[in-house]
Amino acid sequence: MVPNYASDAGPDVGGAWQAGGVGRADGSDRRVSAATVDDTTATILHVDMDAFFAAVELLDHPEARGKPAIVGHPGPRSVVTSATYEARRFGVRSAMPVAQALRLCPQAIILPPHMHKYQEYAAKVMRIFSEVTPIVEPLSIDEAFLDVAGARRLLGSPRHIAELIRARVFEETGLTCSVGAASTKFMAKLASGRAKPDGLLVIPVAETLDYLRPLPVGALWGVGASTQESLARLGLRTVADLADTPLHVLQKAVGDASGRKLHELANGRDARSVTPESREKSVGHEMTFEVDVSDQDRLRRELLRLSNQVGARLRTHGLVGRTVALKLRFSDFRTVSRSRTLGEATNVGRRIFEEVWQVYEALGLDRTPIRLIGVRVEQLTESGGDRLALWDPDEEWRETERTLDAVSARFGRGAIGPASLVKPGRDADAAAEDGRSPRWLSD
DNA sequence: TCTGGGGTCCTAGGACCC
DNA sequence: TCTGGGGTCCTAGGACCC
Repeated sequence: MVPNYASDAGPDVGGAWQAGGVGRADGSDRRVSAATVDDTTATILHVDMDAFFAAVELLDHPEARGKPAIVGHPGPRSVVTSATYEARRFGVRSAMPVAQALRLCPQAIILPPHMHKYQEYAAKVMRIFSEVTPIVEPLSIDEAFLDVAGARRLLGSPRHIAELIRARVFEETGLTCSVGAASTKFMAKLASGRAKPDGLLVIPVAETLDYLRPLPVGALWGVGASTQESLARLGLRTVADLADTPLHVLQKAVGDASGRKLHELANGRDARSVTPESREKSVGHEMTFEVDVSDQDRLRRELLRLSNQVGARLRTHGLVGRTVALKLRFSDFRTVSRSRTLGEATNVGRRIFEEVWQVYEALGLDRTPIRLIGVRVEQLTESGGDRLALWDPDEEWRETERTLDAVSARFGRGAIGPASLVKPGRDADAAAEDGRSPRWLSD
């Protein structure tokens, strides 16, 4: 049996924001867990914003509220970044090509993304979390794990803390979130997913297996289409199937590490703790061309731009990296990567560019059309040097200009020039969002 | 239907060292 | 002499997540 603790109205909090009518479209049915559930062991919360990017956009586009809306870059190759629940009802999903989404839902409103706005809202909600407990582990821009075991004496039960968070997030941002509470990270995340949208679900430790076992294997963290297929070949379709399969059989099918993890999760075990600090392990940028590119100058310019972006980000984070990686995707979607480990770590765009360009040339691709190029720097350590207080996009572009001069000197004058910095077909707003100085756009 | 951009983690093979 | 094993680093590719 699968218990369902999601029930009707929350009795103790939220009257004010509920009356605001901004939650569900009709202002009703805010789902919260029943007060009778034993939540004393459910001290890990997973908080996940509902349709985050789309929800932020709707704050500025009230006319789109209650209608299917999609956030995605304009352009022929764009995919759905986020979709409102109204759009999801038509089958629209994240990562789906926008063209396909529009076939499913022709009346959908397309909204271009504004990353800086999402970052601002994300910072607001993360601040709320950190005022509840210092043990906050962000998982992505719009979700985090919270360990609230130590906050119980001050703030009450996990369920109560979760309601507190939901109320504050809504009051202070106008956005709704869903919260899962459980005794492990994985179960908390599972719970928040089941509570969506705008809900709260507590899964007490005693109910863990009842909850898990009937679910399809795809519900487990780390089981995607490919793993699902491998498991299906063994006749393993539910979490219960996995839980009852000997470890070594699973490991043979999906590898040592994945097998072990799956077996643990399927049996309701997840020893990972909520760990606040974690340093980024790599920094990269990549871009897909609107039309495949075979022009060497164009590719060189884009690699230089990406290298400088990566270098600038490393510097603002006070990091240097020792491995530089180039990524290419061809017209047939085949993807290759080449990396090179340097003798010394760097965060200089020029240096990164020199490596990736050498690596690119070594591939001897001649004029093979390229769909995507990317630059990534790995093996990061702290630079120890002065850390830039602020990232200055103008400075980044001055550096690009300086480097272009140097490159022109080496590869021949006129091959590249400032005017060619501008990617055709982009408008001023989109370019400005990339941190690009608008003065380039008149060329 | 024709596939983004930001990442993390795992595997496997080869080099190299002891 | 013609054959071991462990550890670490590097590289390429792939699965997965949001």
